[in-house]
Amino acid sequence: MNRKKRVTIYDIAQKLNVTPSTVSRALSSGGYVNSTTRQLVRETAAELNYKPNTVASNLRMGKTKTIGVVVPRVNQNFFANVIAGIENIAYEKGYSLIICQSDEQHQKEVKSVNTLINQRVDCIVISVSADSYNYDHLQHVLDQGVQLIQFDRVAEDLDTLKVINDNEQASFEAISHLIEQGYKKIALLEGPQNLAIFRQRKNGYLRALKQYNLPVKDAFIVENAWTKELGAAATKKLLSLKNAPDAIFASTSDFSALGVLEVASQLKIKVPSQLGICGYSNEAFTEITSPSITTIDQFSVEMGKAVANLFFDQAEKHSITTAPKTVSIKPELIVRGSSSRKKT
Amino acid sequence: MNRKKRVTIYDIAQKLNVTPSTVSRALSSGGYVNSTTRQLVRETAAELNYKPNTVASNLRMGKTKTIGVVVPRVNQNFFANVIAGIENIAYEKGYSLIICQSDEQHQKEVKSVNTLINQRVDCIVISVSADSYNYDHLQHVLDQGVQLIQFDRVAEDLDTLKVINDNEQASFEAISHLIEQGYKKIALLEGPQNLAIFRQRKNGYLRALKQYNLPVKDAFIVENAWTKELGAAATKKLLSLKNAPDAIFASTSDFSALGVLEVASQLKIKVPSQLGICGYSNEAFTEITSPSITTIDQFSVEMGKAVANLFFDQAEKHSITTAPKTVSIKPELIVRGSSSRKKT
DNA sequence: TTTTAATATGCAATCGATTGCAGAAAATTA
DNA sequence: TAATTTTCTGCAATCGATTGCATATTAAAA
Repeated sequence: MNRKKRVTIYDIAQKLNVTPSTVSRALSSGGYVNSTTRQLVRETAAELNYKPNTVASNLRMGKTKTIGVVVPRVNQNFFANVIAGIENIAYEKGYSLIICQSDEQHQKEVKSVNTLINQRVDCIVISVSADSYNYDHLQHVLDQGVQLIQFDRVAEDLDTLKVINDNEQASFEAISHLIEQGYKKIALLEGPQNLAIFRQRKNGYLRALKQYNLPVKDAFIVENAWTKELGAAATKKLLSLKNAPDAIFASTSDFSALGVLEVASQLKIKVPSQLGICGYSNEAFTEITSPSITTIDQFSVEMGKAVANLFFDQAEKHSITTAPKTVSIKPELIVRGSSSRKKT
Repeated sequence: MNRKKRVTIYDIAQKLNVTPSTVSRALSSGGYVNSTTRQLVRETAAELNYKPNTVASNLRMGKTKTIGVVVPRVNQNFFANVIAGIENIAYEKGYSLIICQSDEQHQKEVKSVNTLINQRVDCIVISVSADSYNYDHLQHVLDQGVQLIQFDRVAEDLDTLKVINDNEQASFEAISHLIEQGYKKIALLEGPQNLAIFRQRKNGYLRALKQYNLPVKDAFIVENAWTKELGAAATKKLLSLKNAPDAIFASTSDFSALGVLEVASQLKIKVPSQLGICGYSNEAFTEITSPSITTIDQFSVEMGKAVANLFFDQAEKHSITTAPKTVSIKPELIVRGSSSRKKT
């Protein structure tokens, strides 16, 4: 049942006693075709249930109207939202999306990128995996003349289009907020420092402390507390210090912040009065914990749209001097219960 | 900078003074090629940075090693998980994924499906949108001889491969659980009845009531309470009845259940003692509300894997009599605080 | 050594749509 | 009516990889 051969423009041409060229022209918009012929071709195409073979067209045209997207995980809220944003714009423009997951593995990322190059996608959009140790594969993309757009987790040295959050500033504002709420001993749960975003968040933290003349304590900076479990473990350690922190900024994720909150509630430490908490990402659940968690919204869907728009702008401009451009989206601090000690 | 032409097997052939045929055979695994030649070709390919043009290959081979996926929303947890599951298996098999969103719009779904057909994907995986009013577009897929697999939200009448949850049974077990916890007046928040999954969930509800000899009250069945807001509104109405329910099964989603919980806490109605609540989907947040919400896990990632495996099984079998097969995954009731009145 | 089989490579067609060029037909202008 | 322009259609090449058939070379068997 599966092996019937599909209808082609040759079939239509034969039936109408014209050439495939004419059929092609009749079906596409441009070119000279007699309106009667065009009408006839269209009707016959519909009648025969003709489906244009995009593969053939792609080969001939040298483009695929396809964007390849590589993310660490498609089922991570942030990335799912970005993809949704890209899809929205791409759909309007008649573009398709090929999605790859790196699963945070450099190896898989490299393979995925190569597959996308081979598929001749018009653009590759990527947020690099956590264990990236080099960016040769991205350089390959550029060498092949394929448009490359990085977002969120970007390789900074690479001259490509980028869409990023201003992590440094967001982080700075979060810490400033905590300080203004009267917290003085603020700990940082930081992510893998090979990723720029986490370095930036750390920098924002440091800048805020400096600005407010607070000391930086090494013991208050915990590496790689990414998950709820790691966040919880880090919190236990931090709170057992003789001079324990009075606030924790989980710069890695809201999950980590949740771990902090759970440990606090286990230890009967009151949030926000005894301990302030701030997460990162504005996951849905941050709104419904008790207390609700202060966090930072990254406008993920908008980021996706920005990525897509960036691509289409470039594509439509045909600009020869395509200056590597960076679009920065300003995240927003969402103040909630977990850090609100002072009445407003 | 963008317009350099890519390296082809002709370039390699020319450089080595052989024909493209030989190059092709050297690069692919099968066929007779002198091992020295093969070696030479491979080296030259690497040296020239040759990237095989999948588009050309696809055209020639009549297949694309691509699976098209259409879901209502990619950034909805359940669907994101299913996609992640599909991707895992597909990646291992060397297949790519084209992802489309219907945004719950029939029109967009139809267009997406057609695009996928035109792209000549080897298989289309779909979970239909909420406002689907006919399935002609899916029939088209079958007519074109493209493998079609439906999951979760399926058009039952269509003879295709399907991967579904046993919604009826899950729903039945949820209600049975509530009854066993001593709840006697159980309300149902139901989803759009044009989708089979919601009809099944309702059926499970009805069967359980019948089995336990409880009356079915029309006033206890609320249509289309899908979101948190709608769930909250429905709850207000239900709880204001003179003979109000003592439990609410939000068969639509955990978000709806969350709405129920919030209204209950506003009205100072104690959960679970005065009101039992059960949601659907096992969203991450259900674990961290207080009380935590009893819900039903759908094993979404596994569903995705099941979908992919189903496809590859069929593809590898080359079976002529491909009997339409349905894989049913048994969801699991996760009992939590919101419905636990009795000590265990 | 001759015959047969296995291995290597080339030739040319194929997948299906697109398009530059050319000639024919129709419409417009002189 | 002749000259020019515009519209329509066909021819054939092209995009890049694959493969059946044919031929040449080498290895193995008789």
